Amino acid sequence: MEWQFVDNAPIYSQIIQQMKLNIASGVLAPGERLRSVRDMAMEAGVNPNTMQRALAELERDGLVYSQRTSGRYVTEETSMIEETRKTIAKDYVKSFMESMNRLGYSSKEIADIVENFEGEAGTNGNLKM
Amino acid sequence: MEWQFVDNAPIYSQIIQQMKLNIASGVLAPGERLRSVRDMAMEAGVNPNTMQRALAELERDGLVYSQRTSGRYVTEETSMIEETRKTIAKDYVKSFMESMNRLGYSSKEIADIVENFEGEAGTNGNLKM
Amino acid sequence: MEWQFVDNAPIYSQIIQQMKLNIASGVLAPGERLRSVRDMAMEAGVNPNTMQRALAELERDGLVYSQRTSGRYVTEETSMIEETRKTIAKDYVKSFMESMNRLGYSSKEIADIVENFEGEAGTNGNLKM
Amino acid sequence: MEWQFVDNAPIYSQIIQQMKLNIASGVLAPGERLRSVRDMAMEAGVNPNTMQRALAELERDGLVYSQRTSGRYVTEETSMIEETRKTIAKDYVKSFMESMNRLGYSSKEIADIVENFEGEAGTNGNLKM
DNA sequence: GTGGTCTAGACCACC
DNA sequence: GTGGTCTAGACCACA
Repeated sequence: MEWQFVDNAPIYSQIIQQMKLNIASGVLAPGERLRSVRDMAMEAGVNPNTMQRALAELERDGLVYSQRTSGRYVTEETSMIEETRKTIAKDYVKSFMESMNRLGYSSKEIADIVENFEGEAGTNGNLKM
Repeated sequence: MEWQFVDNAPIYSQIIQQMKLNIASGVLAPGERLRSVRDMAMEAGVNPNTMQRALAELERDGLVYSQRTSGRYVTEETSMIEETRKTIAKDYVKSFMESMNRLGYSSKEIADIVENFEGEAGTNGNLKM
Repeated sequence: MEWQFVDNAPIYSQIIQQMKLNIASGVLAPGERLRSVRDMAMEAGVNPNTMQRALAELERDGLVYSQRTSGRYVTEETSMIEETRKTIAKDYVKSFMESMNRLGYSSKEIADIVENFEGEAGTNGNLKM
Repeated sequence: MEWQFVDNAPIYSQIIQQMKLNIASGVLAPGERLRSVRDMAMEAGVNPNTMQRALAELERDGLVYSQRTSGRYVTEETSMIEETRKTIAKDYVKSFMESMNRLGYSSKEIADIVENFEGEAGTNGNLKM
């Protein structure tokens, strides 16, 4: 797992965000065992307590669960994962629409642009706007 | 003008980005006179040289022009502004689509979601996804 | 017999309490032979002297009696057992009522709640209060 | 505020429990300002971080809220307080009923006893059981 | 001053 | 080894 922290936002909260994203997108599969707190902390270059705090919060949210002696696991309740996925997507959409609106694009125009978006193909140069 | 700088990225490039955005969105109107480099630098809390470098690059791009004696102005070539607006929008769209794809949403699904997006109205809580 | 010791309170008094409870609730039947002091001490993880002291006090109270050669037995006087049962229950009730009163429940309200208590059935979630 | 910790249970969780009780019973009034984390920690003889953790959890539960610079306050939403009160009471009732059942008292008998409970008056000696 | 975050390092229970 | 808790002490933003 790749870790990348910026400024301002608390590290533990960035960890939560990134793990949520990885779980929601399936990078971390349901039921998959996570590495130990200490390992992940070392990997991310943070204090084990910070990682522990983030994982505890994810556990409270139901996205991971821990088994006393064997480690932590991604939840197997796919409904919970699906909900997380939707929540993240909603945030993306909202933020995107606001940015586009600020640029003067109407919701109708945005819909057209998105509809005709052709992804990476053609170096994205032929996107009609 | 509000300034806000985040992480690692060079300050001057963040300044460029924000000014481009303000010009593209009309916060800075075509032909509008910019404040002096010194003033803007103070306002942004950066070194005047940094602000100077950013403005020079914007000038090279044609988004602002300077008149030796009276100061700097936002370009009046609306086609150039429009192009900037499209470029920024393209980046937004590309980044948005990639994020959504990463979350497992197909382009078709994204188009549906965007089409039915209703903005802030209704607390956005009932956005169907 | 399960042993469980908590905080500050002297171990021997906790032993007395638990044995009284077991006798009052019939876990230890009237006339039942108790295991040896040494065995019980080992089982409870306490010093034999501590267990001995507890048993001596129970004997003084009349809840157990010893026969020189064959060991200790739970009393067969059911009236004594019944009295112990009542005493423990009184303590429970008193402590319960005080806690509820402290929470602002009147004796009348408490009576209502207890009357309508339905135990574990229905996950106890719909207990009206 | 009086603090009292026993063994086994984590201190932060005991703090939470005691504060919940104090809020539910009105010892800490709605809207009342709490002492600073550092003060309460010193008062309770625990590390400020431990107290901080307990308060953060109470805040997540909505029983207290914090204002960045001025301190923490008991929630003013009495409905939330009332709910907490009911939850604690339910636990009391459940635990009480189980203990009494274990002693061989039927629910009917318990109801009778509670109904005729006369509180502290008369040294509680005349409680009919 | 307030709350909030982070680190470093310790100890515990469990198996 | 695992997760969980606790302490001690530091730093930050806010106003």
